[in-house]
Amino acid sequence: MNTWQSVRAYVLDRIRSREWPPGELIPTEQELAAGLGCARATVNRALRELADIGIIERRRKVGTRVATTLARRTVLDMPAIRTEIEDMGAIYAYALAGFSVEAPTEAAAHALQLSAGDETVAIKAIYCADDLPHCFETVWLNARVLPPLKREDLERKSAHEWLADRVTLTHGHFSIMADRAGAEDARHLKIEEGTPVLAIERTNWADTTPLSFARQLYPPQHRLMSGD
Amino acid sequence: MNTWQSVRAYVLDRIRSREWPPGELIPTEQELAAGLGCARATVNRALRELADIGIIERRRKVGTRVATTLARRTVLDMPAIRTEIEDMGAIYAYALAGFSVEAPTEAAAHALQLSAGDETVAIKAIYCADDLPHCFETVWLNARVLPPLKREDLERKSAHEWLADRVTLTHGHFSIMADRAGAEDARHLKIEEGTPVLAIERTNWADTTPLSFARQLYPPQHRLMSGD
DNA sequence: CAGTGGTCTAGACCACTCC
DNA sequence: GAGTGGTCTAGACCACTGG
Repeated sequence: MNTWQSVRAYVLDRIRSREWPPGELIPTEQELAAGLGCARATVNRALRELADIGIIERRRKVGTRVATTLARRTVLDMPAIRTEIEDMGAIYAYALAGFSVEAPTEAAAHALQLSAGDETVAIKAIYCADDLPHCFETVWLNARVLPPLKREDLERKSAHEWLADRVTLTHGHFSIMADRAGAEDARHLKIEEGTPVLAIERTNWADTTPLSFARQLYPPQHRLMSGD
Repeated sequence: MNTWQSVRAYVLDRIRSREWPPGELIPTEQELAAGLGCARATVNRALRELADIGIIERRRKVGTRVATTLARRTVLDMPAIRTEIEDMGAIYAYALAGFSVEAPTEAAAHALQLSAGDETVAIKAIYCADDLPHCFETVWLNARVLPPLKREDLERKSAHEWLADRVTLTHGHFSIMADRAGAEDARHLKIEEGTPVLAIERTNWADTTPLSFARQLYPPQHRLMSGD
């Protein structure tokens, strides 16, 4: 069989065995297709997949080279928190912990492209998995461009779910860092103040407008995993 | 023009405008191809890209549905540290901080599939960007399956570079977490003990054998970024 | 200018899965 | 069984880029 997967396996094999060492040009698509007895499109599909994850580098006119660096691109799954908890087989629980109209923090203002005088809705919430704190989140919504919402709207479902019911987000941006739990963070996560926490900040966009900025804090044992 | 990118843009547009709301079936590939006047393969390519990042969900016989969750898959770039520093426009510096043959830690033994009695080579190194500590790393090498190495081999280049010169790694696995800097970590990163640090653990494999396990610690201001 | 990858086409067959 | 996506083919033209 000459599936694109088998072509990919063939190429990976040559690379692993160092028959095609790092930095070296590998045969052209035409040569591979002829050698393997399949269509060039099939070879192209296989090589494109490998180029996507950084195993090889392709340039027109030059050819395809085995990547020299250890750099790799991996796919990182960023599930909705509800999904994340339910996929663990745990019971999902959500509780609203704060709701106020206020000036954004500096980071939130920057992410939402607002000036200091603008107003945002700041929403705090705690997510639990089997009654254990899983994530403490603060969401700032861009009040200018979103329909009005009341505290009651968020008693049962999260700000993200409320948002997803009303608009379709087109893209986002993440930033992952380590931080020290503040007093409020520690109280909600039931950990000691000053404990290291994993912080994920996400900005959600619809077209050219940033709609929400979320800062999610995870307790120390939390791990973000990915493989390739 | 009917490029696959234009088909993707067309579909994204319908989703953003909620003409095709979340959870809804969108037209079949055949219908889209006929409607847009292009080949089904072109539509397939466009829809596959969208499915890859979680915008739509596809199932045979059923059709293609607009994803309902906020879940997204994003591509995370995990560059080699040298590349990461040089891409910032900073001067890369590497210094070996420790070299010993010893029993692996529990995490390292697990990642390398070794038992407690096995030996590993443990290598500690500090990477600097413009003379500022950028990353403190400990690498455990699976001594059983790797060519012997001496301390001198690592005076000028990192364990990863040494490894890449000898074998071709096929895949890896990451785990990202927040941790508290220990005394040794703090000394090398020039921060206070107990400061939160971002920890990235990576296992590197060649085929079915884990070859190395690395634990990289980054100072608090470090951010891992990704967008979609 | 020529060589390489990037893409499109029209048609075909297969794989999965709901009915 | 029938409808949908998944893939392969053979051929074609285009886009980029090195010489």
